[in-house]
Amino acid sequence: MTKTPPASARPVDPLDDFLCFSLYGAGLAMNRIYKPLLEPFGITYPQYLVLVALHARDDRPVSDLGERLQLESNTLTPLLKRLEAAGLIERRRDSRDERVVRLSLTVAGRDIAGKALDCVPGEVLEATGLTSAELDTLNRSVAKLRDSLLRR
Amino acid sequence: MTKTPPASARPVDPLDDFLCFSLYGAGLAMNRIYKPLLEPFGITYPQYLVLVALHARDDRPVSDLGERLQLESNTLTPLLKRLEAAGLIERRRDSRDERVVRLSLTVAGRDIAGKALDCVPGEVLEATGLTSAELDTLNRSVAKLRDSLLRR
DNA sequence: TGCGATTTAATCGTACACGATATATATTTG
DNA sequence: CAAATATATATCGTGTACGATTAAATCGCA
Repeated sequence: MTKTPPASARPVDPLDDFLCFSLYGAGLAMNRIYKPLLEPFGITYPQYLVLVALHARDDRPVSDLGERLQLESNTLTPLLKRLEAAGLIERRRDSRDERVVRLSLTVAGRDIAGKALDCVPGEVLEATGLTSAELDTLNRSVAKLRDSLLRR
Repeated sequence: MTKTPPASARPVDPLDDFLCFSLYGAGLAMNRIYKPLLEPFGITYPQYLVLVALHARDDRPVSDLGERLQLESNTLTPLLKRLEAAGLIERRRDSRDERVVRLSLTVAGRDIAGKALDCVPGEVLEATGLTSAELDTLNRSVAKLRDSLLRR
């Protein structure tokens, strides 16, 4: 008979073996990095994503943006209304198909998007402590995982 | 004068180069995988994390759990109250320090945690489309990133 | 042509996250 | 010992996420 090893007297916490848990924590941590960086622009992280997406391609339907961000109208509509109220985007019904709402950046929105893109990504890269190459590799792995999960 | 190349007439969407964006999307996708797996147990993903954490180490203060999950009382208190209302955990003031609320699993909570741990992680692994070794490697990278970000 | 099916947003209710603040208890210190 | 300070939760307001449903416009096809 041997003494119970104290370190394994209780089941080992499996959380550290869960990829979902590291992803969850990394997402929370990333959000905390972004918050003070975006605060000067008066936008949240999901709002930043919307501005970046519209900066790349303007005059898009809500459904297009939703496909890009993997979000639906129940999430996007209130978010987009806040961006509109802040004067950063415009929402207009498509005259050819009145079901569709087309989104475009205002001048102020384009300005914010440009300024944010000038400084924020660099500061985030710095916060990750990774080289650009390391970040790129990890990005590809995580994107591949995301796509696998979405395919289910 | 040359024609503007159509493919680069507009700025390339930088979202795909953002690690934050793949992490964000992977987090959303992971949550969507978990939702139907946890639905039979009547719990959400953060609630599942709490049960797993308590399954590994019971009778913990809220602050301990918060440190483990990187969440504070403003998030945890309502979540814990819901778990208590569902009969899965107990919340008791520590008699030696009345500021502290200690958390423990009920029998029902331990049962749910055990049953979920029996089947959910395997189904999630399957959904990732990764081998255990690949998942482990990615998990380490993401956890390292998370810790780097938290250290700021 | 007309009418049921489909598509697109919006709405509603619930559950996280989190900054700011409040409350109660414990500790420190003068 | 009492007042000041620190600590542990809780509360409140705002902003995502998302399932379920609704409303309006369009499409498809008899």
